[in-house]
Amino acid sequence: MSKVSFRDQVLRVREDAIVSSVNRLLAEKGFDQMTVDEVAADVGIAKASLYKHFVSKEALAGAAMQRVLDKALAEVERLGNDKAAPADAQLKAVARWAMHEQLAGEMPSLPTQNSALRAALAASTDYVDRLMQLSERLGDWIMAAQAAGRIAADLPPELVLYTLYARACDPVLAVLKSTGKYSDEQVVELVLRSWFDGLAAR
Amino acid sequence: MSKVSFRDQVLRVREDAIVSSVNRLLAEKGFDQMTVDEVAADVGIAKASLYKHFVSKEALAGAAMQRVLDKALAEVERLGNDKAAPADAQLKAVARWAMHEQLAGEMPSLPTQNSALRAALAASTDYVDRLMQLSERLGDWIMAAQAAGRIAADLPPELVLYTLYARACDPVLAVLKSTGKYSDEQVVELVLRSWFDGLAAR
DNA sequence: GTCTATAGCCAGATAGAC
DNA sequence: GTCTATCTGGCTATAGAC
Repeated sequence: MSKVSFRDQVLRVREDAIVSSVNRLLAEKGFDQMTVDEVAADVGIAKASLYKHFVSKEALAGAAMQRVLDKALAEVERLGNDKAAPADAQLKAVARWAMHEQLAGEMPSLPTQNSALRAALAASTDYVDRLMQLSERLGDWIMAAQAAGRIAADLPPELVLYTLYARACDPVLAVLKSTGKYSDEQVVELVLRSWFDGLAAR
Repeated sequence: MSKVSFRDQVLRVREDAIVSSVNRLLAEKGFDQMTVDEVAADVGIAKASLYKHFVSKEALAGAAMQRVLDKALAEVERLGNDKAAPADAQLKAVARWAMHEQLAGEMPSLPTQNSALRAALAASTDYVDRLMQLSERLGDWIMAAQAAGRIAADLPPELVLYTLYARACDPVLAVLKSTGKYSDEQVVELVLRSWFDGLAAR
């Protein structure tokens, strides 16, 4: 009994290492440019062994995307514990977290137009469930912020939600950082401010 | 003499048709998912014939990207003729134009992380020159809008420029449109407003 | 479950006739 | 310059020994 459990744990640790590699490579090069050979080399095992854990390249990416959503849900949960914080502060906080994840090379870009990966993700109930759960939690905050007069009430909540997701993968972060003029914190705060307050002078 | 000129013109028309196909396919599927076979089939010529006009897939994409910049420069030129318009209105107008181009399937997404294409583009002086020229024109408008108190003066002009480029390829447009709740005009105006005025209630 | 070796496929690019 | 046919390399996925 304990032997089996131990083996399972070893297995889980290995699969976690695989997913971490996939996550980083996905963030760095995207799904198409990432090769399974690279993943295997990065993890330090043979390619055939990878296919014992995940049935396809899409499944590899799917596991990584799923873990990203888990992390996001955990972060939302953590932030939600502060009942006193206003909803718009919560939204800013989660956006800040996501942007720092991206700058740290931990945020795979959205599979906006890849058919194979999109289809695989849409077919994964685990993935879709998590995405819906996250969207619901964020949607609650958005509507609360509108009710409190902190976000313009005539903006569709979905617009706010989609722009939040988009900020998590915003290429502007990397471009701004590549100028070398700003620290990671400054980059995040600049984009966060332009997202929330806009460009117009107040 | 006139014969040669006529032949040149036929050649130009054909190459223009090729670039149009590439542009649309690039917007639809992105560089990696687009295949040269598809382009050939779409244009209606053999693949080998394509390679008589363009030396590589990267060159194909480069020609399309270059034409996009030419169109943008023409649009900026056109808008610039209205000397009376305030600079922030010009910026909104060019953003509006770019977003409509995207919704019409005419705007290839930026090669954010593709190495082969990025390298080819960076090596093309024609492309880089156009991009710099466009950025200069837009940069002038941005600084003018800041001087006029229409854009927050403490935002780095480069941030405004990069977010403008990012809006031209913003995936939020397609997602909002896919809900079926908004017309193209409404989608554009919503994103434009959130870009310029932000989410926060005023 | 891990490995080496390889099958099978697909896409970019080219050869060579016309 | 256009075509058909082909080469070439790289990638996903698997076979089969241990």
